[in-house]
Amino acid sequence: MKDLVSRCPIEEVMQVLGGRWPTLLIYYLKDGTKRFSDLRRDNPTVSHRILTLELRKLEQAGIVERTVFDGYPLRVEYDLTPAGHTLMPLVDALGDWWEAHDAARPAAQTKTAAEAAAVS
Amino acid sequence: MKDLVSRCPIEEVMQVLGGRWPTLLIYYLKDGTKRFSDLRRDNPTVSHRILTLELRKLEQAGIVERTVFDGYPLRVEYDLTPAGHTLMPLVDALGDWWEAHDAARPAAQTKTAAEAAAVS
DNA sequence: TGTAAATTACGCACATTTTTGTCACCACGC
DNA sequence: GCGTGGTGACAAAAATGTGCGTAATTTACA
Repeated sequence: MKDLVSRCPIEEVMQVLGGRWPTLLIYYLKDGTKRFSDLRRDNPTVSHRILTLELRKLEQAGIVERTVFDGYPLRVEYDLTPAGHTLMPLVDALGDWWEAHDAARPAAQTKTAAEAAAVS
Repeated sequence: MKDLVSRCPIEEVMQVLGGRWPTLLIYYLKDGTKRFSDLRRDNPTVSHRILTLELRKLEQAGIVERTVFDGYPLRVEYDLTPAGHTLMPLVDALGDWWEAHDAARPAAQTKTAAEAAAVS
């Protein structure tokens, strides 16, 4: 997903939210301020490099806010921005949609011409 | 995004909708039935292999329906399933959110401790 | 009192894994 | 030979992970 192929805003959101981590990080941040190491502990399967990269991406997108405190043991806090908070219900809705249709998910088999004809 | 890391439904939707093509394909299919070659023409930047792969993924997810017509010039049609149609507004909402916040997107700079303090 | 070690939040170089693309090929009928 | 809707082998590109180094300060331990 190096660059965009359309000017569609949806493609742009997906560029930020697509992938495994962004939505998960947003989820953890929903509960309130988290430090870098908190997020690492919440999700040990993400490498620190990717975590920083993803957080920067979300920061650039205006979804999370990064605050640096100088001082002895370096300290950086992450929070959802107001925009990030308005995004939450939309993402939740997607999750709910999935759950609803996952429960009702049937064979999902390709129809043959015969079956298609039988319907009409 | 080989496998899941949580049981979160959001991660699962993202596994299907994440990436560049799924949402675009859904967009084209929104207008009605499309054949494989229609979709190729709509979007020449996707390779045919990826197109088939993505379509299969969407089919498996119950978002698109594939119908094969036997006969002389091979013919396969793709449509959104009812579930796929209910998904559209959710995806649109994300796009709208992006546009709204893209317009209002400010510096998005990391705050320093001093700035953070100045706020309170 | 001295010193080694840990913590925190990274950045960098490199290695590996995953995804995506290329190209050739298939059968079918015209 | 063309177009249709694929599949499979392989290659390129992109994403992700690994391990080391950094700074300042605190703690552990003899």
